[in-house]
Amino acid sequence: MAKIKAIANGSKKDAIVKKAASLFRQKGFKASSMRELAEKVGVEAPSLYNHIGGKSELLQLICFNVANQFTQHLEALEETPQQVVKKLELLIRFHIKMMLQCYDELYVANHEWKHLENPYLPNFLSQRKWYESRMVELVKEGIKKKELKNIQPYVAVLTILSAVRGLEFWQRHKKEIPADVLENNMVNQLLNGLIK
Amino acid sequence: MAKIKAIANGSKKDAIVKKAASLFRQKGFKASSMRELAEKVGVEAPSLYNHIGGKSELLQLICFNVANQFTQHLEALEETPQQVVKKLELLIRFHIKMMLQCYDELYVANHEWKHLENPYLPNFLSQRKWYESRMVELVKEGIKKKELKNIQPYVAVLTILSAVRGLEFWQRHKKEIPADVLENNMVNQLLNGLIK
DNA sequence: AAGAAAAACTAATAAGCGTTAGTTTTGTTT
DNA sequence: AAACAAAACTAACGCTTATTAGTTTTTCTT
Repeated sequence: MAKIKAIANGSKKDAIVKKAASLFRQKGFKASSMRELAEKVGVEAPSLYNHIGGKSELLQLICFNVANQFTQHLEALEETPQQVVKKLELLIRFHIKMMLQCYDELYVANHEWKHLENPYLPNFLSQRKWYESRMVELVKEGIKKKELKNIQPYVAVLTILSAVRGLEFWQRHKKEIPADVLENNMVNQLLNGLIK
Repeated sequence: MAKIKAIANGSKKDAIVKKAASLFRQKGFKASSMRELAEKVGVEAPSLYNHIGGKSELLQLICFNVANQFTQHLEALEETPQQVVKKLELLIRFHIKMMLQCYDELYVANHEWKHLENPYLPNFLSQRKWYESRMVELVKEGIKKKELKNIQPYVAVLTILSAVRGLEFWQRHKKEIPADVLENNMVNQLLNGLIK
């Protein structure tokens, strides 16, 4: 019947993964069926297996692609010779940018990683843990250098990560609140606070 | 075989709902089977249907019990004659308290509401929307009264709600960071900011 | 144009799902 | 003790699932 269209700058496999991310976000991984995915792709379900290994591989590709992008960004950021506060600002802005560019993938990585199989699940979790712990070190450095208040570093990291993660909700209000306004408000609130 | 033990101050049905919340949190709603739930309860799967209507009813009970508690708390809070900043502080502390008292239920309500059926899904969403909009009004009031900076109210609400929602992650670190330390740090960061 | 490889199809399988029917056991009331 | 209700059980149904096997069509290469 129909044929799978390769995505711009990508293989047919990439096109399937992209559709999978969209489907998994809408319905959740377990509630998404390969038949449903096939329909979105415009093909019968078994035809997908000419391009991909299986359902679980799709989830792996989505989750680790996201995780690797964040890991890379943080590694690069650590190398730069900037103030801690500036680094935190850039980090927040990167999260917002990612949320704009690959909302589906980010959402799936954040919500559906539970359904990764071994050894991917523990690998994913340890990558997240690494990211967290690097941020904690960053905040500790900021406290040491008197850039930041003397707060619990882990609580600060938790708050920042949770807040940027919650940007999912903002997708609905994209039109009312432009990205740059959001960025500036969020950076200000998290770093400068809310009280006058 | 075994019998279902009623929970303290609750029916057998309540006991099943509690176990369901724990299971749904660990595995997700769709990935949880009634046979698995039955095993946790200590009974064969069909026996559950002597006490509950079905799988979807369990999700409804969990989600709306949580939603109603938050709704009630906010309604009561609005009546009190306090400063806006104080109200926001109490709101954050309430979220932390809830996270301690009913982690499973809160997690399920936050992550699995997608799988609610009609008309429960739209009802749940509108209840959440109401909560959000009341908070926005609260922040607007705070800005008007010069208690808060002149930020986008919705962004502030988004940030607060996301941050408290992210308390899920903190469950793992409960022992290292006591609840009251977390509360104070979080309130301070969200309201006063991070920068010295 | 011929042959090969890629990618679509149809049909089918085995497993797991929520749930129902019907029966037996348990516990309570008279 | 007899009768009744509550709650457990076994067996099974109908449906959906991811995936495989085998076949046909399409596309690319020579």
